[in-house]
Amino acid sequence: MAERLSLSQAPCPVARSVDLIGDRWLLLILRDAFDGSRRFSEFQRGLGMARNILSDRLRRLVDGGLLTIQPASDGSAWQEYVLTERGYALFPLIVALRQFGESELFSSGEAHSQLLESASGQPLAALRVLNQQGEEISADLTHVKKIT
Amino acid sequence: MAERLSLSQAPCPVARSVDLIGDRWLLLILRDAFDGSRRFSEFQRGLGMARNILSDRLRRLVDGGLLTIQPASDGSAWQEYVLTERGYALFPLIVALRQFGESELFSSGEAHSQLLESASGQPLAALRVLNQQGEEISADLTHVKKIT
DNA sequence: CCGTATCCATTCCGATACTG
DNA sequence: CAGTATCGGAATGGATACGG
Repeated sequence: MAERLSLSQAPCPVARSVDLIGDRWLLLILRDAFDGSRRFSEFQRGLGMARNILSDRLRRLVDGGLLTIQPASDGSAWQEYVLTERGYALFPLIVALRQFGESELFSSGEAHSQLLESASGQPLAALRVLNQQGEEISADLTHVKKIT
Repeated sequence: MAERLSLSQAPCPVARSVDLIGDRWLLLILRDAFDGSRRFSEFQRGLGMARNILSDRLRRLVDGGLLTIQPASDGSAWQEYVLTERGYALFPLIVALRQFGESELFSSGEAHSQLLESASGQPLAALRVLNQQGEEISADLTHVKKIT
């Protein structure tokens, strides 16, 4: 699979991001990490996934610099997986996934979990794509300038 | 694979989004769709992927309501795959992938393709997660309220 | 409790050949 | 050009057994 290497070296930032996190388990693990999960079994139970797969995905995330391993906060001899600064940089992406799901994949009135600002208890504002002047920009007002 | 069904019915919007687009090829196809690709071979050449896989992924995107099939704009008897309104709702997500890649996955000075506002030729503003008052919110000031 | 190792079934992927 | 059909190899996923 020459694929793996070529994507991670691609001149397109989307391709590199997809190479790093474009996998269903990785995205769900990251969601849980943002939601406060830190322990192996916490991820495992929350996601209901096989432990060998979880082990593999956690390693990928650590290797990719999105999670780091820390000694457990309780007395136990084990470790915890916590988001790095690079990991936190994925927050807008997770929010985008969440808001897309909320607005497009639930029928009206259907209940779903919600991301709230802790201080106010209110949901966040919808993400908006803005230009440098702070004006909202739709996709058709943009274009990709390829690297030559 | 009970997985497929359970995720698409999950009470978490992130899970449903991941179920729909949490795949490397799907995300890259969508990137190219936002970049103007419409024809089968356009996607195929741009991505260098096997045609049977592309066929499968395009079908998934059409079934998921993200793309729709239209008669070709030139005289040919073929069809084009264009983003639906639901597909356009993924714009912030694609932008998030791009900006994460730009800021985290390129060394400084390394060249990469860029998404520009067509009118001004300038890059877009960085996505920000805001509360209802328009104040920027970091991940640790939020929490997920689970559905009961 | 925290993982790793192994086994087996399923899926995915790329290459190729084929049809309209 | 725009796909579909098939085939073999690789990767993935779940279950389980095992060791720290």
